[in-house]
Amino acid sequence: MINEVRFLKALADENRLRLLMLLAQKELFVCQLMAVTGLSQSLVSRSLALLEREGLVESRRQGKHVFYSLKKELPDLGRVIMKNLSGQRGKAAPFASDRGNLELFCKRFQRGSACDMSMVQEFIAYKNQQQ
Amino acid sequence: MINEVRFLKALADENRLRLLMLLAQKELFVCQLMAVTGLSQSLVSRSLALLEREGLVESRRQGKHVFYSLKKELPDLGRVIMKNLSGQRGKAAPFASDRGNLELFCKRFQRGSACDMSMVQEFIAYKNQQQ
DNA sequence: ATAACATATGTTAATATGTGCATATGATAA
DNA sequence: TTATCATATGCACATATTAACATATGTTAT
Repeated sequence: MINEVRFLKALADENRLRLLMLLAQKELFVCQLMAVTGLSQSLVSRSLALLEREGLVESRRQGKHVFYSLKKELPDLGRVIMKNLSGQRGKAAPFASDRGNLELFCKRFQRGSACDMSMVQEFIAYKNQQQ
Repeated sequence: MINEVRFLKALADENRLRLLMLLAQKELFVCQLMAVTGLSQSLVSRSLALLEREGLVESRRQGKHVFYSLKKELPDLGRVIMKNLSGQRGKAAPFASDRGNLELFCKRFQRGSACDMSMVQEFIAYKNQQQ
């Protein structure tokens, strides 16, 4: 399969796009992505691994945690697509609410770099209870 | 599924990309696309139908034939992707040889708008024989 | 060393996608 | 009307993708 197709396939999934759009905001832990999106641990981990293989994100360990971020040197194709999605499109569902939840999460747990599973659980429960 | 994902999925396929890149050159009949790409009739037809549903191509009948072309008012996302692919990328496999075959086909059968299945068969046989 | 925690991955099941074959449809020609 | 041609589509099947559950791995704390 040609590279461009593999690359486009990586982007052609709602969950992976949500993760990418969040990472376009800032570097994030896996557990933060779980809390904000409500996706399962294995799904988030696998999705990030796939995006990393395709050169869309990069990762670095920090103790027990792993930080993921949008790759600095995105392939041209990725750059133009992300730019396009970040425009008007980024202000609508599901990206807008993800971004809102990210802000909320950061406010609620300000102790900087920490992130544990109890926080994830608590935040997801809190969100469910809201609506 | 959100629109952008459906749209990206439509593009995330080698055969559909090949058809799109050919249509970026000029308006073409289904049978011309068959001859140039070597893809089956049903595959070409189905692929074009899918691309049309996603707003990437448009069609018009002309007698027994159907002309397909890149949609004039491509969604922004489609425009930036096609532009990107048409650059350096368009000069490599499999797009380059498709374009070469398109030129060859047009030279070989200059009688303008005609295109019948015997021409398709003849051209495919001719290509196979070449290498 | 052991335990606890965050992340990754093997396995599996459900669903979606790609594609051929046969057939239907729509158009022209005889 | 009937035959013929170009294209579209129903059906079927192989393959690919998504995503959960259980388990492994790598890291820190005790």
